[in-house]
Amino acid sequence: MTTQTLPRYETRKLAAVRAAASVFAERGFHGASTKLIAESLGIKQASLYYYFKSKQQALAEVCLYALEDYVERLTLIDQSPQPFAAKLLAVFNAHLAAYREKNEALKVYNDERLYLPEDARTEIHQLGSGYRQLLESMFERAVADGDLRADVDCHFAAQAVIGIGNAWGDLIVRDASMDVITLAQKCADMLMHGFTRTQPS
Amino acid sequence: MTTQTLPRYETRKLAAVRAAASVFAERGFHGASTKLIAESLGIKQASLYYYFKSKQQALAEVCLYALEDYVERLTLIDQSPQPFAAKLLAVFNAHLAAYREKNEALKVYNDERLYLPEDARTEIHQLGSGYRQLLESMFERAVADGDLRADVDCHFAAQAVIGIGNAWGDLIVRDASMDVITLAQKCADMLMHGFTRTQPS
DNA sequence: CAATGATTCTATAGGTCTATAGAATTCCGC
DNA sequence: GCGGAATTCTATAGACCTATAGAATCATTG
Repeated sequence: MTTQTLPRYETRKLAAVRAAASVFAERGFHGASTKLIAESLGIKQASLYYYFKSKQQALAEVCLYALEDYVERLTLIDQSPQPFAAKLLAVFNAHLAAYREKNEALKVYNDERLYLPEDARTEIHQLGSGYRQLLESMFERAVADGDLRADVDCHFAAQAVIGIGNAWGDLIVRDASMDVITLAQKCADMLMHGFTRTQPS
Repeated sequence: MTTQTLPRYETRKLAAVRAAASVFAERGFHGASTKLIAESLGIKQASLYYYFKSKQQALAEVCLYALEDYVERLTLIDQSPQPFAAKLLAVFNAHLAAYREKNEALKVYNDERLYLPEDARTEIHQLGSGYRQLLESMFERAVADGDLRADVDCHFAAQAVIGIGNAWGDLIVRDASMDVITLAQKCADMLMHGFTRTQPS
């Protein structure tokens, strides 16, 4: 069986991507050195080039790692038969949980993706755009169904969800004590009802 | 009069801070070189050290430049006799307008401040904290006055305002066509009333 | 127009970084 | 334990970067 060699490589490669994510997250793409990434993997600097063709490719792989499953999970939520309010809550839960799980890679995706080489940049940009568009269509359907006010700007709303999710994602990375579940509830509640005293009908 | 020499230096220094902001914003602190900053000023790399003791000090000055007037403007809004809803709108207007005016410096403050040297870091961190606390106290007063629901988490709310403002701030930088005024209205409306169909009483 | 201080210049030390080349080592089925 | 493939190593080229030192230029004032 040749199936022994592949898992070994892939395990190590995944560790390399995670190490790169960690170092990029802490010092930024340009501030990070391949030496540091290699050391955090326990190998020498040049050996890293066995796994990555270049430093920029390492960045691209970190970003892809951050986004994998991301669109899929949103699709699942979108297609589930819950009412909109529950879906929105699930979106925040998924978004914040992802930050808990892959906080370093997501931070890198958010902050460093503009340093990607052109080709990887467009590929990854499309993943991110897909996420936003899916979210936007969720809002549009909710408006059409009468779950939301008719005058809601769905593009604005989708962008706001992402913005709020990212803002809190950044914060919970530094404050491990925050409870993701209640935080997601507050976010969803804020977007649904706002802060005023009005009670939902 | 010796008053001729000072304005000259200060004009040039301000230009240096702006040039640093521009280059830091485009390439990040570590990705930016003093050579590029100097060139965008029209001088040679080493001449930059006439205005900055070090690259890190340049970063600190960019961050301070981004935040100057920031807390003051919020204080003015806070003390004005408007109802809370109008204040919140004014906060978003001020926040987004600041991004239009000093977008590069604010981007640098948001993304690169963690690379500040320790002493500047704490000083600038306090400015930012002051802004959040002032916002938080605005919310607390609104809750006490009955303008907002009693169960609003004011810490959460203040953080959300900043997060939303920054998220949109980043976006309007790349899309010059966005109208800051209507955007601010949408943000304020979202936070006050949410997206559901319920009409305010 | 000479003196003085402000501003910018050239040159460079000293360090770090990415990426390549090829040697050395480790792993694993047989 | 042998042989070939996989993995890691050493060494280094070549580039770039920050910061300092001291010379040169510019502007202003008397």
